[in-house]
Amino acid sequence: MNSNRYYAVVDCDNCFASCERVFRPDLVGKPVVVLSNNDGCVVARSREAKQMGIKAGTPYFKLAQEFPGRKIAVFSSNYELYGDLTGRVMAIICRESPHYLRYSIDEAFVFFDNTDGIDLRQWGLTLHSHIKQYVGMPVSIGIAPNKTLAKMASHFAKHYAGYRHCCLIDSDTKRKKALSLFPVEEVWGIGRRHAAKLRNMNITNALQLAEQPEYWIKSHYNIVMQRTWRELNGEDCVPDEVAASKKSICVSRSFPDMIDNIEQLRTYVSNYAARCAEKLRKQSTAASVVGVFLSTNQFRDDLPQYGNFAERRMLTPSNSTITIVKQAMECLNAIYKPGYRYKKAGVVVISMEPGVGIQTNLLDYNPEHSEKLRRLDKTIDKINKLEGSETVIVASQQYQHKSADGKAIVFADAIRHEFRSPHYSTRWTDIIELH
DNA sequence: TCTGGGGTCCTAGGACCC
DNA sequence: TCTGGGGTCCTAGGACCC
Repeated sequence: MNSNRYYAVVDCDNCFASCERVFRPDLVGKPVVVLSNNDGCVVARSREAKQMGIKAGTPYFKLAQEFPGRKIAVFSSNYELYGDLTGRVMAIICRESPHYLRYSIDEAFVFFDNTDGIDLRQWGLTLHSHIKQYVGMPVSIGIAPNKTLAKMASHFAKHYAGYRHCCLIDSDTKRKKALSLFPVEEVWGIGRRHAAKLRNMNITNALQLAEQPEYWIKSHYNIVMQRTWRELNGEDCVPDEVAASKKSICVSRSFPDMIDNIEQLRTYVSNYAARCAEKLRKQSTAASVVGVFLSTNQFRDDLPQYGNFAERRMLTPSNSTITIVKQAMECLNAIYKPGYRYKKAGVVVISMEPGVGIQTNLLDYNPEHSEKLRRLDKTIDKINKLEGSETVIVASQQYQHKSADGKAIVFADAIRHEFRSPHYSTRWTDIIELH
């Protein structure tokens, strides 16, 4: 372990719950949970909520049953807020790091190719205090000669106050000590299945795993596990992820209610397809295959179940909202069966190519039309960015029908979010006023 | 009444080709 | 009685991550 290359993991503590607390300091020290889309189940918990025994994935309706009389602050997800605050965290990391890669919404890797003259622990302590000061987000920082050990170090930074939010593993002694205290299921790259198998063989901490002979790992597991094993032993071998554009994009949601008519399904699926097209344009790619899946409510044993998937291949790859929505509608028509009550649908786009200089097909080539669509999408994106998403949509994204008393009801892509906090930092109307 | 969403990589087996 | 062998591509399923 005398490597000169080091990695730091910077991880927001209980990210979504912490975001909610930034503008609600009265909730510091209290149990806070954040719910998934449609207020379905718990996806994030503050430390206090975890200590109470609230499990990730607990359906919201069970919360009151399982914790009667307990005060729990509940929030619907507010991705606009989380995206903005974590973006600010990333901006500070970027400013104070030689080279970094955002790994997820709440996490980044920092790469040190040469640590000569750098006091790594001091660097981490400073970064932590800056993020706390400028954004109000608590983070944990783990630093080690490879990513697996850095992730482990960040756990220690998070759970032991003595580290003051930054844990550095820079010697074999520290590495082994940490491994021996670290449950095997917490190791990065070891999921539920592998952990259960290891526990059955009486391997319960990371040190026991690291001390198995390599041939044993190879014979019982795969190459991924072998890399993890090597990293636990101090080698640096998990490849750096390149920030490549996505190979597939998927937008899917459960509906707030069950749906039994195709008109309403069209509205939802159009919205998901339009989101896919936007995402494609954002990363400058185009897709040649559009797919749609549809399913009934799998939790309702008492109802007939049905699910299906269909896809369409286009002659020319596209990222135009109109084209993608049109393809998705054809897929939906192909799999929709009347007589079922549907609960979930999704749109996926695959087989992507760079969006500029798209390979056109001789049979499908209509440069004038393509250029029109391209300009249209560009304009729509611009307006929606300025005026708020979904200011301009295609007609099928909205569904109008008459209620019993003859009033017109306009139905768009509804998501339940009963407990959503304001968009404090991204909308003028939601800005906090001080008196 | 109410049960999330979006990705990646690896492997084994089948189809197909020469 | 006795099956060729080697390569590629695609797909489905499993496992993992956040």
